[in-house]
Amino acid sequence: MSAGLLVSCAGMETPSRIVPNSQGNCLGSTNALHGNQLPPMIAPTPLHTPSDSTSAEESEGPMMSPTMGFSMTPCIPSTAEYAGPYGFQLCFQQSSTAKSATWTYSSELRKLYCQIFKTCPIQLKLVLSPPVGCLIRAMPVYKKAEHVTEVVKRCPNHELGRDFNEGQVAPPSHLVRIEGSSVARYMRDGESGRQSVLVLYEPPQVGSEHTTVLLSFMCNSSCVGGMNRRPILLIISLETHEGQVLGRRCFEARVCACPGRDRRADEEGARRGRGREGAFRKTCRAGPLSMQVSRRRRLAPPP
Amino acid sequence: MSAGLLVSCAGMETPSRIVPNSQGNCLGSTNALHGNQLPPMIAPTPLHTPSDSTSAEESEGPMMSPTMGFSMTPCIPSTAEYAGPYGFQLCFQQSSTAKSATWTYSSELRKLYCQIFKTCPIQLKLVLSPPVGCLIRAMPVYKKAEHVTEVVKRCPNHELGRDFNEGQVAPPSHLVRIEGSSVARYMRDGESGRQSVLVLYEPPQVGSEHTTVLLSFMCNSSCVGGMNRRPILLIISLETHEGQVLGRRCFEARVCACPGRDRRADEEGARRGRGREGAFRKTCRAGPLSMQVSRRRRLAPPP
Amino acid sequence: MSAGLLVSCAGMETPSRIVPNSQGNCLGSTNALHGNQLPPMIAPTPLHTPSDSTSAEESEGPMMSPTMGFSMTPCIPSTAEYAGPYGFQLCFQQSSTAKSATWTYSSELRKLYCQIFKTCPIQLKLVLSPPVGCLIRAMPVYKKAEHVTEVVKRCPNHELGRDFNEGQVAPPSHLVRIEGSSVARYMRDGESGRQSVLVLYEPPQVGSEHTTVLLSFMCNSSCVGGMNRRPILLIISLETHEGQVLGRRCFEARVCACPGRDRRADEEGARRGRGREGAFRKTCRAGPLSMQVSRRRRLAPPP
Amino acid sequence: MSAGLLVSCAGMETPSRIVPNSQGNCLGSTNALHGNQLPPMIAPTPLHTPSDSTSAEESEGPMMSPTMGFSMTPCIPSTAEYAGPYGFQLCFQQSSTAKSATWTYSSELRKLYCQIFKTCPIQLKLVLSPPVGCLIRAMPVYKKAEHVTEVVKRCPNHELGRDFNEGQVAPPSHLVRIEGSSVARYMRDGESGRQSVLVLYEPPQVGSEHTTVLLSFMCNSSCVGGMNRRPILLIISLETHEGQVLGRRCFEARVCACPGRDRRADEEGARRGRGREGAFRKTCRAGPLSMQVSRRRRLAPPP
DNA sequence: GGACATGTTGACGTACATGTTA
DNA sequence: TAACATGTACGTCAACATGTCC
Ligand SMILES: [Zn+2]
Ligand SMILES: [Zn+2]
Ligand SMILES: [Zn+2]
Ligand SMILES: [Zn+2]
Repeated sequence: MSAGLLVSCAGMETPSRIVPNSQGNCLGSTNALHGNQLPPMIAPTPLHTPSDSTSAEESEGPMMSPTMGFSMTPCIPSTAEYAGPYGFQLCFQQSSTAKSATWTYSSELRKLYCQIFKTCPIQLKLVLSPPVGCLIRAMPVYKKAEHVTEVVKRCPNHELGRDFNEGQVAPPSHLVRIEGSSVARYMRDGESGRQSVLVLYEPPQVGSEHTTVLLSFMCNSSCVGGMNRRPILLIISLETHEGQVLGRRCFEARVCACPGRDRRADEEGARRGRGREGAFRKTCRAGPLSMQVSRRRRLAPPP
Repeated sequence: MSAGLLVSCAGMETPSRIVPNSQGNCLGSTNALHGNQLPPMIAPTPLHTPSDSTSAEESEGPMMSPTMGFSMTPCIPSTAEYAGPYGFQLCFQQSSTAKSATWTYSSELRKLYCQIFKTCPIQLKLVLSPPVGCLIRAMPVYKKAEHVTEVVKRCPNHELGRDFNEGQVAPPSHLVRIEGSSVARYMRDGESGRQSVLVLYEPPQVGSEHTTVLLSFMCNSSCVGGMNRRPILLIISLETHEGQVLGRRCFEARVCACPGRDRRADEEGARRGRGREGAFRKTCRAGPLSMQVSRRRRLAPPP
Repeated sequence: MSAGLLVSCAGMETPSRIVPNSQGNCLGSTNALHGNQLPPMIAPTPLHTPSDSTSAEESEGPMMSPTMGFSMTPCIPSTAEYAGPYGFQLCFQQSSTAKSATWTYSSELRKLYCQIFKTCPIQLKLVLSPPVGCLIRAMPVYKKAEHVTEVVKRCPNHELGRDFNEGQVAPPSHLVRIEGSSVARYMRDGESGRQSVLVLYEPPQVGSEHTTVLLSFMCNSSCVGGMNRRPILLIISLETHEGQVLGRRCFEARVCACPGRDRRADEEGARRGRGREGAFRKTCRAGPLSMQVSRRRRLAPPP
Repeated sequence: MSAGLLVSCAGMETPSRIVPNSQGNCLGSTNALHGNQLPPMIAPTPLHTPSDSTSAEESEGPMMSPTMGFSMTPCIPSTAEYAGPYGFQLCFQQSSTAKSATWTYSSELRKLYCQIFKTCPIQLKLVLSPPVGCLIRAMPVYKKAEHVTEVVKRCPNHELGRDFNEGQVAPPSHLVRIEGSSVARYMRDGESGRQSVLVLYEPPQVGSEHTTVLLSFMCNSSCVGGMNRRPILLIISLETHEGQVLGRRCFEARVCACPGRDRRADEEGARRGRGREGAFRKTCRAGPLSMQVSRRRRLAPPP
C-alpha cells in the first residue's frame, strides 16, 4: 500500500510516460475504505501494479496520498488520490464512442476529453454514508510542474465575453462549473487565488448507485491567454462543511472541440510510445509568435 | 402552504429544476400577510453560508436573495412573491380540463397555458382593503437567466400586422393586454424599455370574493423573432398610484395553440423527471437556420 | 494597365470573384493622374443599365458606384482607387518568396500576407509634389459586405495583454501601426469609431524613387474575438492636413503565421477557380462552438 | 403539338393531381428548337401524353405555351414552358439523395426542394447561341389560382431582419436571389410590383455543357406572413436585352428545412394518390389562429 | 519548412416541438 | 382531438484552416 503514487500518475509530471493502468472507468474501487487497499484490477491486462514499483517516488498507479486530508504546500493543491474514511470513489458513465461525442473518458489514459460549454456527468460513490452537509469540490490545476503554481482561469476572451456570463451565477473567470439541481457555490481561495466550485453532496437517488455531478468547462485547453494548450488535472474532493478533506480523486482533463478525435490520437500516440503531452512548447523560446513575450509575465502579473 | 414557495418555483431560474410544490390554483394563501417568511431552501440540506466557513475562501458570484418591494437591479424586475401589507393573492378559476380549452392552469407546475389572442381570467384577492387608486400591473419577463435582461415584446410579424392592432388602444408591440371594463394603460419604462399594462384595482363585485382581470397575450411563446420558444414569467403586482409595490405574484405563462396538449406533455415530462423547459436551445450552438445572424454582432457588440 | 482596376478587384466585394488582373507590385501606375477612368466592368459583356430598359421595370438595390475623393456613406470608408491630382501610387518591394518570409505580396491576388507584429514596408510614389504637410493614412476595413460596417479592431486577448502595449504610443486596440522615423498619430473617428494611423508624408530620400512606410499589424487575421478569419482591406490614402483625400490605394491584407504558405495556397486555389475567400462561415449557420452568444442579441438588437 | 399544357402541369393549378411525367432532371430536351416538338419521353412509364388529352385547357404535361414570348395577362406572368428560337432548356444536377440535403430535385414531381439561404445550382443549356447580351430572369409566382395574383415576397420577419440584408446588393424584400460570378440585378415591375432577378447569360465554360446559375431563396415556403405554406413556381426565362422572352422554363419550388424528408413525403403521397399540395387551408375559415384575419387584407394592402 | 495540433465549417440524421388542418 | 406539417435542437463526421513545434 504505497501512498502518493497518484501524484505522479495523473499528477505532477514525472518524466512523461503514459501508463495505461486503470481498471475501467472508476477511480478508487469499492472495498477501499480508509487506508486504501489496492483496488482490484478489473482491466483485462493490468500493467504493472504499484507493488512492482521500486520507489514510492517514481512508481505510478492510481493510489493514495501521503498527505491525507491536507495539502502539503499551501499553493499547490494535492492531487493525491485518497479514498478517505468513507471510501470516496469517482467514475464515468460509459462514454460515447463517437468521434465527436461531447465528452469521452479514456480509462487507459485516465483522461477526460470534453467539449467546451457542454456538461459532462461524473459519478461519485461513497462506501459509507458521510455526515450530513458534506460538500463536493472541483478544482483545476495545471499538470506540468512548470505551470502548477499558476492558477487555472478562463482566458480573457471568454472571461470578458457576454455569452455564458451574463446573468449566470458562476463568476466569469472560473473555468469549471457545476450544473444541475443542487446550487453551486463558486469559491476563490484568499491566499492562493485558486478557484473552485462547491456543491452539497447528495446521496444517490433511490435505485441508483451513484451521485451524479454535472461538470462543465468554460474554456478550451487550447485557449490562448488562458490554459494555452497546457494540460490540467481536475481535483474532485469530498469535504466536510469546515473544509476538511474526506476523500480526493483526480484525473486529467482536456477541453477541446473534438474529444473523440483527440482521445483516439492520444491513445495511439501512447501505444506507440510517443507521448502527446499537450503541445505547449517544450523548448524555452520566447513564446509563440502571436503571444510574443513570455507568458508567465503576462498571465501572472505580480500581485 | 407557504406563500413564499413560488420564489423558488417560478422564480428567477435557479439551476433548472421544477419543484412541484404548489397548492391548488392560488398563489399566496390567506395566512401570509406582510413579511412572506423566507422561502425554504430547495436543497434538502442547506449549504453552509459564507460566514460558516473556516477557510480563507470567499464565495464568488451573485447570490440570489429575495427582494421585497423593490427590484435589485433596475433592469431586472423582481419576480419574488410578496403578499404585502394587504395580503395580495392571485388565483385561477377552475380551468377547463378539455384539451381544446383556450386556457388552462397547472398548479402542479404553477404555469398558465393560454391561446394567443384569447382572454384568460385571473382572480385577485386582498385580505385587507387597499387605499383607493391602487393599480394592478402585468409585466412579462423571460424566465431563464440568459434572457432575463431582454425585454419581452411581440414578434415583428405580429407587431406589424394589422389584425388586433388597428384601432386598438394597446400599442402593437405589447405582448400582454388587459381587456374588460376598466380602461387599461400601456406603459413603457423609459430606462429599461420594459412594457407593462396597468388597470385600476377594483374591489370584488358584491357577492364575489375576487376581482377578475382579463389577460390576453398577443404572440405565441413560439413566435419566431419574438419570444421564440423561450419561457416567460408574468409578474402581477399591486401598486400604489405612485408605483410603490404593495404585493406581487408571479407565474410562468406559455402562449400556445394547444394549451391542453402542452400542459399534459409538461406534466408528464415533469413527473418522469425530464424537464421540458422550453425548447429554446440549451447549447447556444447554432441559431435556427431560418433566423441567422452575421457573426459580427456576436463578436463585437456595439460599443 | 489601368489604375482603376483595383476597384473591382479588391473593392467592396462585388459578388465574390477574384479577378487576377494586376500588373506587378504596383497599385496605380504612372499614367493615371487625376480622373481614374472608370474601371472596366468585370462581366464580359456589360449588363444593360436601367436607362436602356424598355419595360416599366425599375432596378432595385444599392448600385455600386466608384466614389472619388469622398466616401458615400459616412460609416463605410471608400475603397475606391484614386490617383488624385498628384498621381498617388503604392507598391511593394520585391518580396521574399521564401515560405518563411515575414511578409509577401501577391500581385496576382493584390493581397499582402504579413506576420503579426512584423513590419512590412510599403512604397509610396507621387507623380507631382504635393503641398507640404500632407499626411498618409492607413485604415483597415472588412472586405465582405456583411462585415464592412464593423470597425476593425484588435481582439480582446491582444488588446488586453501587456506585450506590445505597455509603454507604446499606439493605443492597444489599434490593429494597424506605422513604425519608423516619422511620429505616427493614432486616430479614432468620433462618429464611426473607425481607427486609423497617420504619418506625415515625406518625399523620397535623395536617390530613392519612393517613400517607404513601415506597417505592422497587431493581430492575426484569424484572431478569435477580433478579425476572426474575416478578410480585410487596407486603405492607404494621401490627405491634406485638413483631411481632404488627395489619393487613395487599397489592397487586401492577411495577417498570418505563414505568409508564404498561405499565399501559395491562395494562388493555387484561385487558379483552380476555388476561391479561398477567408474561412469565415458562408452560411452564417452556427457560430463557432467556442464563441457562442445568447440568442438575445440576435433576435432583439438593442433599440 | 399542343401549347399551353405546361400551364396546368407545373402551372396554374388544375384540379390538383400530380402527374409524374418528367424525363429526368431536364425541362425541355435538346432537339426542341423553336416550335417545341414534344420532348422525348425518357421516363420509364410516361403516363398520358398531351395528345391523349381531350382539351387543351385540361390536358397536362410538360409543354409549350400558347403565349409564346409574351404573357397573356399583365399581372399574371406566364408559366408556360417555351423552348424558344434557341432551344432553351433547364436541368438540375444529380441532387443529393440525403434526407437533409440542402437541396434536391424530384423530376417525378417537377419540384425543387431547397433549404432557405442555401444556394441551389440550376443548369441552363441553349441549342443555338443566342445574341450577345441575353439575360436570364428568375421570378417566383404562387402556384394556386387563389394566390396567383399576389406578388411573392419575403415575410416581414425576414425582410426586416438584419441578417442577409445588411450590406447586400439584393433588396431585402426579394425572395429569390442569384449568387455567383455574374452581377445580379434585382428588378421590380412598376405595374405589377412583381420582383425578379436578372443575370447576364454567359455561355457554358469550355468543356462544360451547361451554364450554371446559383439560386437562393430567402424565406421558407412556410414563412408566416410571407408565402405561408403556399406553393410557388419559379419561372426561369431567357430574354433579350429589351425584355423579349426567348425561352421559358418553370418548376415548382419548396423552400423548407428538410428537403429530403419533404420530397420523400411528397412522392409517397403522390403515389398513394393523396396529393400533399401545400398545407395551406383548403377550407375557408378566417385563417390560422395566430394570423386571425384573412391574410389577403394584411399582406396586400390596397396600393 | 514539414509535421502537427486543434478549432471551424457545413452537411447530415434523429428526435422533437409546436402550429394547422380537418 | 388526432393527424399532420414543418421548423429546431443537437449529435455526428469529414475536410479544412491555421497556428505552433522543432
Ligand atoms: Zn477561453
Ligand atoms: Zn408573434
Ligand atoms: Zn489578436
Ligand atoms: Zn420568411
